[in-house]
Amino acid sequence: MSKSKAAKKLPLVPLSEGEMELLDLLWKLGPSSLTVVHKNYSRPVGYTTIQTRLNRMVDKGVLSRSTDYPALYEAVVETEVASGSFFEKVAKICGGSLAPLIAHLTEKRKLQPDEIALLKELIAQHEEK
Amino acid sequence: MSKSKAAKKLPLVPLSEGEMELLDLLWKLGPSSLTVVHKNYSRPVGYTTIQTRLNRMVDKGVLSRSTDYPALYEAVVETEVASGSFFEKVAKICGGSLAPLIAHLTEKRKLQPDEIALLKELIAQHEEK
DNA sequence: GACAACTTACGTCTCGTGTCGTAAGATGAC
DNA sequence: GTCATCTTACGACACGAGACGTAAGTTGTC
Repeated sequence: MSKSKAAKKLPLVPLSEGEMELLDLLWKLGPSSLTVVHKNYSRPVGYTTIQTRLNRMVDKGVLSRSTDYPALYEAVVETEVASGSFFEKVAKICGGSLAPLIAHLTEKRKLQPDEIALLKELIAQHEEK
Repeated sequence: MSKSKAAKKLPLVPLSEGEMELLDLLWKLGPSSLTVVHKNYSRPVGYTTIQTRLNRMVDKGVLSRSTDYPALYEAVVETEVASGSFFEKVAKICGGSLAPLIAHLTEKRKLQPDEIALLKELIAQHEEK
């Protein structure tokens, strides 16, 4: 009942790491054909592998596919939404404290200027309250 | 050849989310029997389910099992090591920027005083360089 | 119109993980 | 010593996800 058209609702499908990776790539590339996604994928895998994965994501509703001939795939979920469902898990696992996570991440990579700015802002906000 | 005793080396096995959860529980509980872990698990699942998962983790080398009768399971990897392998994935997925992740996590939960202190320290360190 | 090249549709395999059931072994109380 | 009970060993099943192969369909170019 009421299956309607399953508009642009986000069923909050849990995405696997691999799917997040593909989604991330689509965000960077913008609407792209299978060939483009395949060529830009981080690791050499078969063309049809990417095809299968992309199509399954379309079925899940996180990607859309145009009707053009070389069909264009595009992310239909916002960055925050998708990453949110993923980050939820991270948060859950981190449980008590974010410190280890943040320390680890910042240790591996140098912080970008904008990241530092963001962190400062966050700190400022929390200190106000 | 040279399988020796497989000392306390960490093969850096990739842990699933569920395994991280169990590992986290073991860190909190300390060496515990299957029954204890089962009772403290976040969700009601079969006794043998926990048994299987715990044993598979022992096989992977992230947990050890004592020879006591009600065998005691214990985490043999350090917090940073295990969370590190997990956080690696997070970092990879976040790819370009940590900003979304940090913003999301801090939005959901209030930062703890020690976390703020850590962040300040990190910022200070990065600004020195 | 014919053909090579690119696209798409489907089906299949294999693994890791989560979930249990059942049977056999160890203990402790009576 | 016997039995109920707690533990452990092992096997089974279902699923999602990753990875491909192959066959059929679409296009553009001689």
